[in-house]
Amino acid sequence: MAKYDPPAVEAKWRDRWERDGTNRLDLDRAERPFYNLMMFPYPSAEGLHVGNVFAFVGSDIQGRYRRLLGWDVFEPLGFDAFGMHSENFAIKQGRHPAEMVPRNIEHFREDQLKRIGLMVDWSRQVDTTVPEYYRWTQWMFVTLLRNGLAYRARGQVNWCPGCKTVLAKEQVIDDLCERCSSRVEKREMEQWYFRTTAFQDELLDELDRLDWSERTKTAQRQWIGRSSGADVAFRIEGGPELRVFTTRPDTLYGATYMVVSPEHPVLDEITAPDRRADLEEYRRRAASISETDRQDEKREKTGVFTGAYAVNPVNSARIPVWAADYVLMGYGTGAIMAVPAHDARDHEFARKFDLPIIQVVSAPPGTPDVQREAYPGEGTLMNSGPFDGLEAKSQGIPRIIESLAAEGKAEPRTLYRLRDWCVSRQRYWGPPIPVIYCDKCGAVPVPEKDLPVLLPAIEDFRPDGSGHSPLRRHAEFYNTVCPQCGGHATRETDVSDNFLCSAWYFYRYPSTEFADRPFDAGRTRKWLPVDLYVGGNEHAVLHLLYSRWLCRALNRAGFLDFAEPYRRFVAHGIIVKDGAKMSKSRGNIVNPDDYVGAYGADAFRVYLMFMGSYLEGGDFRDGGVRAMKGFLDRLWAAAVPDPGGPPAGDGGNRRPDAAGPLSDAPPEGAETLFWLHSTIKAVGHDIERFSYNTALARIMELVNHLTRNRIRNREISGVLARLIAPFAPHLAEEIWESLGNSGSVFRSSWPSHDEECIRRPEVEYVVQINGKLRDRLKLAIGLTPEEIEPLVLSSPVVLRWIEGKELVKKIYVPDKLINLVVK
RNA sequence: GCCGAAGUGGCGGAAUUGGUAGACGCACGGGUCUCAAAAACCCGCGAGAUUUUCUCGUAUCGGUUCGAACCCGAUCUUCGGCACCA
Repeated sequence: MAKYDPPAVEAKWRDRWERDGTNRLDLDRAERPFYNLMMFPYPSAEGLHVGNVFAFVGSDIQGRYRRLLGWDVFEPLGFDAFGMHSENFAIKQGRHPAEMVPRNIEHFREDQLKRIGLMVDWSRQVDTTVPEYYRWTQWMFVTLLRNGLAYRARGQVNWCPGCKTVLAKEQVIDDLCERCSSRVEKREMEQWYFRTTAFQDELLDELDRLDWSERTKTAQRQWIGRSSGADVAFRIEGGPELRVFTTRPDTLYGATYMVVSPEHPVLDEITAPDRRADLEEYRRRAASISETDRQDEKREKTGVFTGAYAVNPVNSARIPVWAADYVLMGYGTGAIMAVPAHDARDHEFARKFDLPIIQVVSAPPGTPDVQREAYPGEGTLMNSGPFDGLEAKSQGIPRIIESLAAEGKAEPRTLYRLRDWCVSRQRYWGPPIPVIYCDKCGAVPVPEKDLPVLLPAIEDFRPDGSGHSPLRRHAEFYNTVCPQCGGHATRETDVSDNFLCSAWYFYRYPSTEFADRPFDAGRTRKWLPVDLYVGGNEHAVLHLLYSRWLCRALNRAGFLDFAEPYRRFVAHGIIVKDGAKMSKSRGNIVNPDDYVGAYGADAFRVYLMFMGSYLEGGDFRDGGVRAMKGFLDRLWAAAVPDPGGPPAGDGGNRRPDAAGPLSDAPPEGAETLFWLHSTIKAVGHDIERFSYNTALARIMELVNHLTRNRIRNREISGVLARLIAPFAPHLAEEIWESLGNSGSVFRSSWPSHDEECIRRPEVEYVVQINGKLRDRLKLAIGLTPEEIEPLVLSSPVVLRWIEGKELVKKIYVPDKLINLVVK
């Protein structure tokens, strides 16, 4: 055996795993299935990002650990290769995505992913761009359409001028395109939508029961954005009824004016002739203000009086109707009742235009007067006629709705922020939407037997901003015949959003060999839902929401017998470099290949997991990887039978007794047994709670103990190999083999620990006087307070502190601490 | 503005339930070895002081407790989500 040589060891085991099919799994024979899923990457031309490696390794550790615990772990990986990320890059490089993507995938898999030692079963790779896959993506579309969950509609859409396509609301971040950061424009267009709102309540309510990272659930809750309240009808004098949505029907008596959005059509009807000119001027100005500026809440409130008056249904008060752009046409009814006493926005508006402010909810003493500041909090109703004295929110809301509902003037209503998913993309690099338009038959889904609708190989694939996909320019694709009547028809030329490809990919992995169905029923029953899903939180309202929705849709349509795709989701953190976000412009991108090449994949893996919290993210520092190589060197030296000579260039200065033979006797010595068994226990526990940095710290402590005491023992080496195996799989295999074991260490089992060895006969008690540490005493465990007291009181240090003072209280924490309170 | 998470040495970060603050590692300092350097190994490493020991110390201020990084209240800062959403 030679010294630890990562390139040789890692190459050896890469080949061995491949040759022996170590990572392959017979899905049908597996007895304890565990589906360990990681979010699949898009194969960028830049290569694997260190953030990908961080994410994958953390997931792989779970898979490998579970395998050592005896589970049949299925750990697949694939490539999310359709979509604008790939296409935009191809455009920039002046290349064709169809030519680029397969090469990128090859490079990702062969040169990068296989190098980092993931326990991936590559025989089940999924590539979303091959017809064998997107055939079923199109099948999803058709199935949704047949089940009334997809529809085509004209409406306001988000248009990215950079990517020259529409986007879903989820893909617009602060008015910018999430892909290219162009400012997104509003356009009126006809597009395909998926009815995500059909399951909004279930998607929201089920979150409470999901074993997911809390921050992910919070993000999804806020995105769905349910708010309950009521619609209330106000009669306009000499005009129609105007309905408003409010979450605070309890404050109806405080409604002193109404506001309608400038776009609201009712304005044409109700505006007084002498106010018309002002209104039109205001509407023109409002229309010219960009969406962003309009939603900037720091902007001063503006508005015009319409000359109309409405009647407050609770007290028949006559209140003016204003038009103002702080009310949005797209939410609720586009009109509100304004309660300046209890809503900050209404308050600001009322102050500016000198409208009355009437308090209807009592505020606690010390709250500023409502004439000065709105009070949105709890309280009892006042100035509210028969409802005075009711607790506003809990009693006032239901009672006031009830009383108005009797006259048909109010009804409970719940609003959502969630919008249906706009899935059309006027782009090339995606699965064509499988629909045919016929003058006679309308929009006809492509029959299943005709799927896939192949994405034609065209050279001019660049988007042109015409509002149509580049496919539209190709008559041989565009023109077709109607599958129903056989008459002339045209194809839908838009492709579907890449998030549809990724909304179902995890059903495909266990069923890759079935060409005639998207997923096999038996396989799916056995392997799904996914047991553990690890990924980035940036997909909280994108992929994770879409895939939950699609799961529900497939469940509703009878294709799945479960409605939630992931049993458990864990969001990993983001890694930064030297405290700053990694970016090309900063020039601080970490290229994994450099570190894997210099120190080995195992050292790189171990460093990524050690540098910080996996769940919170960490800070990448250059020196760290080298330090972890040093740790692996020490572990190697402590564990293998013949750790080999000193490193090259060493002048023979190695301590001669550092590497004696391994002892074959059982491990001995209370101290060593304690370290051994407490480490086994702690490492397992830490892996389970994703606390990889502390798990590694524990292994380091054990190695330090062994090295310091020159302990070299075969059984302990076997434990070390298995403890480090999830983190540094190649090294673990090599150690395991060196100990004379045949076969992979991952065919062995996680070491068990003996509680007896962890319980020490003596324990160091902390002696505190008035809560301050004054002394430590080594005492036998399990002593009673009565037995301890004389021992403590005989300590000279303790005596000095309590001398001449009165002992008023004694606190005992068994086997841990004594606190004497003196006066 | 609302919701969520966080703030600990020179640095990355530990601290299961309120019970020894700073595990583990980096950097740094000293030493062994060497002609020398690197590597390896050993020792030290929160601050201060009147240095066998004591005082202070987990963003700031206050509280609860025998005892607080941890619980409570207020404030500041950072990050993430939502945001004129009625």
